[in-house]
Amino acid sequence: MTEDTLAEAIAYELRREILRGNLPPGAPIKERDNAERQGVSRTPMREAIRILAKEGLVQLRPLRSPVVANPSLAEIIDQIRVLHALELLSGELACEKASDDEIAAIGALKDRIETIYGEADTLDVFELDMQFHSAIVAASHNAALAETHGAYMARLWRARYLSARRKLSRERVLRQHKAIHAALALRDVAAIKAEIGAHLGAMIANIRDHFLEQDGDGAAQTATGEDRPE
Amino acid sequence: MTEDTLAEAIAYELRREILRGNLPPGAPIKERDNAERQGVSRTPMREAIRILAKEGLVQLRPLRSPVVANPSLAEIIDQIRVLHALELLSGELACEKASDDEIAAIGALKDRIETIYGEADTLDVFELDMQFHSAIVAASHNAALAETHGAYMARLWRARYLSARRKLSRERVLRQHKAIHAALALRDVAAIKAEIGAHLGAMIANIRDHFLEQDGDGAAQTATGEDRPE
DNA sequence: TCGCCGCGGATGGTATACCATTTTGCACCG
DNA sequence: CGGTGCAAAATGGTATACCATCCGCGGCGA
Repeated sequence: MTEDTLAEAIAYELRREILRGNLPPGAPIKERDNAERQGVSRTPMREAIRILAKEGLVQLRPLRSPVVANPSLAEIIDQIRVLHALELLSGELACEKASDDEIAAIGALKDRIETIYGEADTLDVFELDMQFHSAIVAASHNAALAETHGAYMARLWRARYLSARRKLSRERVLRQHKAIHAALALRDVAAIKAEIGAHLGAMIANIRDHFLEQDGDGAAQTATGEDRPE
Repeated sequence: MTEDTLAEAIAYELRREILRGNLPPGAPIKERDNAERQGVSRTPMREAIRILAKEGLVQLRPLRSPVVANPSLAEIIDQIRVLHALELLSGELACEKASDDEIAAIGALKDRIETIYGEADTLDVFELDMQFHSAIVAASHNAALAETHGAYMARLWRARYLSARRKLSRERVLRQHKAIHAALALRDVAAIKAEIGAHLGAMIANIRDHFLEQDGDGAAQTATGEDRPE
C-alpha cells in the first residue's frame, strides 16, 4: 500500500493504527517516537499527522504532542448530521446526473459487500462500505462534495468501525444499501433521500448504543473530548 | 498579525496575496522562491502551502510546483451547492437551538451591514457578511458544521469578492439578510430554508454574470481549471 | 535539417541538525 | 516536611543539507 508520497503512506498506516485501537483515543503521538517506529524521518511524519488532523482523527495542540482525537457522542452526532446533509445532496445530484454505468457499479459494490459481509476483516468491509457511499458521491459529479464527504467518512471511520463491530442490524444495513441503490436506479429523489436518512439514522442509533454500553465501563466521555491519563 | 506558528502566519499572508490577486490564479508557488521572499525556510512554507491546499486555494501536484487554484465556473457552482447544503442545515439547526441572544446578535450584524453598505470598503463589508453567515452557523451549535462551513467560506472568498464588487443587487442582499433574520426569529424552518436558498441562488447568479462578462476578455475558463502560461 | 539522446539545472520530497519552549524532577531553602 | 526554583530532558518548531525526479537545451548522428 504505497502512496505517491511517503507522508500519505504513513498517514494511511497511522490511520489504520488509530482506527484499530493500537493508538487509543487520547494517546499522544510524539513525532520522534512514531517516526522512528515507522522508520522514517520526522518531516513526513509531521505531514502525515497534519493530514490526519485535517481529517479530524488527530487533535493538534500548539507546542504540545498531538493526541488521538477522542470525540464525545455529541460531537460524533454533530458530524453525522453534517455527513447526512452531504449525502442528501449527493443523493439528489446523483439521481440527476449519474450515468447508468455508475449506477451499475454502485450495485456491484452493494453485491460485493453483501457477499463478504461476515467473513472478511471488519476493516476491509468498512473500506468497501466507504467505497459504496463514495461511489454514490462520485456519481453526483461534484468534486467539492466528494472531497468534503470523503473527509467526513474518514473522520467518522472510527466511530462507525466501533459501532459496526457489534453486529447489530447488519441485515438492516444491507437492506438499506439495496434500497438506496434501487432508488438511485429509479432516479427517485424523494425515495433516495428517505433511505439515506434511514441509513444515517440507523448509524446514529448504533453509535449511541455503543456509547451507552461503553459508559458502563466507567470511561466517561466529556462534552469536549477531554484529556485522559496516559 | 502573528499567529501561533510561523506556518499559520505565512498561510495568512499567502492567502491575502492570493485573494488580492498579487498571486494570480494559475501562478506556480515555488517553495524556495516564496520562502526566500518571505524570509523563512522551506519547512514552514511547505506547511503553509498545505494549509491553503486544504482550504482549496492552492492545488498540489505530485513532483510539480503547487499552483494557485483557478476554479472554473462549474467548480465554483459545485462548491456553492455544498455551501448551500451546509447553510440549509445550519438554518434548520439554528431555528431549533439558537438562543435569543444569538438571534439578537445576528440581527445586530444585519443592521450593521445595512448601515455601512455603500460607504465602507468592499473588503470590510465582506468581512461583515461573512460574520453574519458565520454567526448563524455558530448559533446552530454544531462545531463540525461550523468548521466545514468556514472552510467553504474561505474557499469561496475570492469568487464572492470578485462577484460582489459588481454592485449588482445590493438591495436584494440586504432584503435577504433581513428575511433570514426574521425567519430565524420566528424559528420558521421552512422560511429560513427558502430564504437561504434564494440568497445562495442570487450568489450563483452574480458569479455567473461575472464569469460571462469576463469571458469577453478572452480568459477562457476550462472545465478543470487548466494550466495557464506563467 | 530533423530527431533522438544525454546532461545539467530547477524543484519537490526526505533526512538531519539546531533552536525555543515546555515539562519534570530533584535539590535546596524555609 | 513541604514548597519553590533551577536545570536537564523531552518535544514541537525551524533551518539546512541531501536526494530523486522532471524539464529544457544543446550536441551528435542519421
